[in-house]
Amino acid sequence: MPKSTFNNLPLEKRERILRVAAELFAQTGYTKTDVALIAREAGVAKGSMYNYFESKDDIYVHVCARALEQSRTAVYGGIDKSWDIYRQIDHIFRKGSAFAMESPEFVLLYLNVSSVGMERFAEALTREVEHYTANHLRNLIRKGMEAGIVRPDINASMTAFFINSMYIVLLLSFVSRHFQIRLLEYLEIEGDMEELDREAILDQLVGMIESMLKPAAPLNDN
Amino acid sequence: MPKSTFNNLPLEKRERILRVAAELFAQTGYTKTDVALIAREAGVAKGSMYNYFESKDDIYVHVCARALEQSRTAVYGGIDKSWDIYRQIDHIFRKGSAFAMESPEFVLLYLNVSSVGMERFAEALTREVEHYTANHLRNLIRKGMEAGIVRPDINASMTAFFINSMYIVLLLSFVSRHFQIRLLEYLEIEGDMEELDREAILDQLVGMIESMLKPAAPLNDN
Amino acid sequence: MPKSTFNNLPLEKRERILRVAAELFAQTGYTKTDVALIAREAGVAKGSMYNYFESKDDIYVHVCARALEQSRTAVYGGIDKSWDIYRQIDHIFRKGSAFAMESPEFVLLYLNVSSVGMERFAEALTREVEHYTANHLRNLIRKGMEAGIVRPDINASMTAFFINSMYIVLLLSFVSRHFQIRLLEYLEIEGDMEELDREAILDQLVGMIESMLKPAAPLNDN
Amino acid sequence: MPKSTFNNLPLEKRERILRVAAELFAQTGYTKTDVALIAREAGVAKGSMYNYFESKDDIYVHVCARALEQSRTAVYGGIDKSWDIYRQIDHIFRKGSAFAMESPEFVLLYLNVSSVGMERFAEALTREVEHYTANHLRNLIRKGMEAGIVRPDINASMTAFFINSMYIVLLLSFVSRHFQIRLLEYLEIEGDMEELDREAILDQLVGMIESMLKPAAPLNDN
DNA sequence: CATGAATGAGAGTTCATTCAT
DNA sequence: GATGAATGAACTCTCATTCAT
Repeated sequence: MPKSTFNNLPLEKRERILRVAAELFAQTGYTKTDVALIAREAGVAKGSMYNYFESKDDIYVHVCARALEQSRTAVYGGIDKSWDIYRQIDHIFRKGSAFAMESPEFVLLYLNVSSVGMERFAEALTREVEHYTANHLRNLIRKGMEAGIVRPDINASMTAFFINSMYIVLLLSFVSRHFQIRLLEYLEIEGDMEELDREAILDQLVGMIESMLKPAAPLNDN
Repeated sequence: MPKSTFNNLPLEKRERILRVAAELFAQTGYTKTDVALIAREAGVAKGSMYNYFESKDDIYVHVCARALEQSRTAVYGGIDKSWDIYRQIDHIFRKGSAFAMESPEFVLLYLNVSSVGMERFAEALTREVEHYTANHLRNLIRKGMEAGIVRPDINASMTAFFINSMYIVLLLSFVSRHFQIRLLEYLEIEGDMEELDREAILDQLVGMIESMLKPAAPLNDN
Repeated sequence: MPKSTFNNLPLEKRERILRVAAELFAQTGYTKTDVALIAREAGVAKGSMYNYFESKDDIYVHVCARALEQSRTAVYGGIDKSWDIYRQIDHIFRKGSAFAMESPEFVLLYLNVSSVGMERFAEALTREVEHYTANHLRNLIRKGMEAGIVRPDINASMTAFFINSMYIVLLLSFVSRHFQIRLLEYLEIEGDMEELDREAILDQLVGMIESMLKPAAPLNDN
Repeated sequence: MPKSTFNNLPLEKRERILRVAAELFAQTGYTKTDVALIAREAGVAKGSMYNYFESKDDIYVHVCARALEQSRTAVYGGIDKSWDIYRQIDHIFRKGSAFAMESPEFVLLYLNVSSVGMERFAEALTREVEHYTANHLRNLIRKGMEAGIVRPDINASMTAFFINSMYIVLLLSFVSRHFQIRLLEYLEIEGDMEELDREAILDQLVGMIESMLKPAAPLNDN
């Protein structure tokens, strides 16, 4: 959606603009982010932003589309298709968490896209992002069922929804102040995030999901 | 946090102002909501809003605190403490869903409070809301363990976090456009929300949570 | 079309704003006139202008509607209905010229309304202004015909159009630079407007119109 | 006034640029016309426009000078100098009307040049255009007087001014929305321009001018 | 205490013009 | 000479907050 002018820019400049925009949108939200500030921090003139994009909306859509795409690649890119569902889910949660810690702005952009007042972007942005992960998880579950390593009596769609919902809330809990406080409250931690044992949380969450998926141990194997 | 003048107002007027403000904040988000519009729609003078509250922030905090409080009462108020964890969870999810359908603005306010740019409200609002539900769920789980109806090998805090996370995502899926689209994508529904069978979703989600909590069937019952 | 706020303003302030706006629109045209400048010169805040009017368009429409109305009153207000057509036309041309010299901005606003790019104002402004004068002149001519002091073989509508067209061009020739230069060119005057004998021009123009209207002298009066 | 580079351009390109510029200036007015759009629609680079012309003003002056020149040629070019004043005036009004219908943008440019805010162009543009027609009409009238076919008691300059004023208003009434509405109002037409009988209007106007010019019928010819 | 007019710091967007390639 | 990206001043309109009545 950016103008062709933008795509002709040197890669470095393009990246700089998108990075600055992503950071500002992630930190201050869409409405409070000033196009002039994006321009200034990216070292270009305000007017140039409008050579590159149609409007502030256009900047936002592009920044978010790219951020969501990159988030997916960062997490799903390292998956080996031959891995079974448990190894893949473990990878997704751990890689996702690591990505959230390194690049919190990408997760915050997801949060921002889903906020009140951002509905006009939902059609353009949400469907594509969610489509991929929904399919991926659903298929993993179905294949697991066929392979006999996932309980056959669960609903694949709902279970995929369940797993991804936990994934989202987990990542938000690492980067959004509200979800951080909420997590601390649930874990009865008096201090702040630095006292959090992310690995332990991951172990437990992934464990819970596994125990939800795994068939009951055969009763008659003794 | 509102000024004393606000509390001296007739109840009806107070309610009207808060209701209008809640609706507008929920529909348009904090930044795009105009104090003048709240005043106009509530039938009071713009200046009066500043007799009642310190600032727009102050209005927002009060509106949200009350909305979150009311949401909790609506859902948790009807619980009989003698019910076991399964009945209580069933009640919470079903009552919560019904409440979200009736008063979507309250759920949207929760979404709004947790958004990017609202961090300054998190300390004041988040902790209190989450504290109650975190405690409630954690205790339910612990009591269930003691009563032998909940698996003893799970972590009560994390499981409470898990359950409430699903609860939040479920409610958001009914009221926020982004989460609606996401749900439709996960359930492979081509149309829109009207084709959704909320009851079926609830049955399955609650079922999945139950199966996560319930101890494995005794091995020696044959 | 201004907001009620504007009408509640003290008369003096209202007049000041409209006068300043009229002057600026008349001097610089719609597009180049800056709302902030109108505000500053009228001694009010920029934001206040938007308390008084919906938009710059709204300011313009109101300013012009009022200016056109006042122009009409200034010229047609002094007419005694018992006067015959010749006396009325003489009065209109002379009074109009005097008004144009005193308040050139009003005539310039008429020119501005009729300019390229102002079409969206034409429906709202043009019809009403022209309706009055068209009717007035047409009726004058018809009554003159009945009274036998106007040639019966002319078309009243076209003649009214003819007379008013001359009136407009005459007034513009006194206030618009382009029409001034044009007039000087037609009158073969080397210098500038100060060498113009407005009275002589009026005498001749009115004379020409009279001779166009008057029935031919009776052939048999010898 | 354009730079020499412009004159070195292939004729076709030169014409294309001027035509596009004329159309845009005529449609949107000077201020709202975007140099970039002229360039794009003419198929040249924005920067090239500044190789050809000094400034936007320079483009405008050249476009208008040419348009006014062409208008004159279109109308006056077909005149046979041996025709008497009545035939020439008839030709001018009819040819001018036809030209206005075919190429309304030229008439609109005249309107635009005479608008508020365009004063800085008046010296450069107005004098030359008006000089020609003023001379032409004045001479026609004087020759007509000498030939005894025009009343000797009228002022040639003022009469020329009179005739040309009617000509201008007539043409504007065919192409400018404001003057269209005005004409409809004068002719008491409820609908829009398509219901206008241009030929009838021309017949009447030309007739009125003729009757203004023609000497009274000799009293003693019986 | 209620009112609503006044304020002015922005914020998004446009566009004439320059200039490096 | 041709190109089109870069620039930043200018302009319209918004809105939280103040304050006189």
